[in-house]
Amino acid sequence: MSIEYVPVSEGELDEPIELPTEEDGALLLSTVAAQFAGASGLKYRAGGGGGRLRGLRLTGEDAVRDYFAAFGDLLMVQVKRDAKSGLSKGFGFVKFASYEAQLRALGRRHMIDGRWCDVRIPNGKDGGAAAHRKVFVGRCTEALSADDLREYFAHFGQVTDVFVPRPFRAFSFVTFLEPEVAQSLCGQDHIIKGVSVNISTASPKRERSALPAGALPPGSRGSLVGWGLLEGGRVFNWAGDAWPQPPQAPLHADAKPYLKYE
DNA sequence: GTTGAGCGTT
Repeated sequence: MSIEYVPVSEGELDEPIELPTEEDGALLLSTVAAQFAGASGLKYRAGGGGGRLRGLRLTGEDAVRDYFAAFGDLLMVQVKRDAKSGLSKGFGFVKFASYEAQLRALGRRHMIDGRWCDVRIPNGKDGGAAAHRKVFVGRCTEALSADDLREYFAHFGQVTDVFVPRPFRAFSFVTFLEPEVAQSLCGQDHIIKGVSVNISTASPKRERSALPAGALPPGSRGSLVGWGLLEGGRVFNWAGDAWPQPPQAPLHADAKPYLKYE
């Protein structure tokens, strides 16, 4: 497919402007908005002439913004696209104004524009601190599904991700929102659906063997991280640079540390 | 069969 031009006008009687499509034939809303400031969609007459007005489905930023607005105010929405084709890379970033809104959206599946999306906290530039929020669950059996693990570990704190290798391997990863939750579970044995599993710190695949005992994995400082995977192997990321932090209790001399779990 | 897989500039 090649670049084509689509006549677009503000009103039906106005003089149309021809707007270029992308290589794949898509007409980006950003292209429309460049000519029609504030445009949020398109409609056209079905059947060319006197048919009914049809709306075009929102895609990209607009679909994402539309969807997540239900969870709370949005500060930023980005859908990442290939620079040449303008095609969505299948992931993007969203930042909520409030930590509560972020909590509502995290760790569950979302159907956006006909696709299942996962929402997770992205890795930061520093490589992120996901390792602190993630535990390695050893001695898993095939009887333990990702849902089983999620349901079980949700008792200890908000679970933002569960990874179960396929084909089967006798371990899984569970990521929590709060690093303290993950840390508190490490070293414990738990029985899930009759299966005795062992929980320990999650270490990066490579560095593990080189690490001295008790050492922190490399790149595990800084902000909290995560990411999401769409069905069909596409990723959909979520949350922005400095994602909202949990509210901290004011620190007085006699104040207890702020902990949401336990 | 106890350490996956993979992300943002324009």
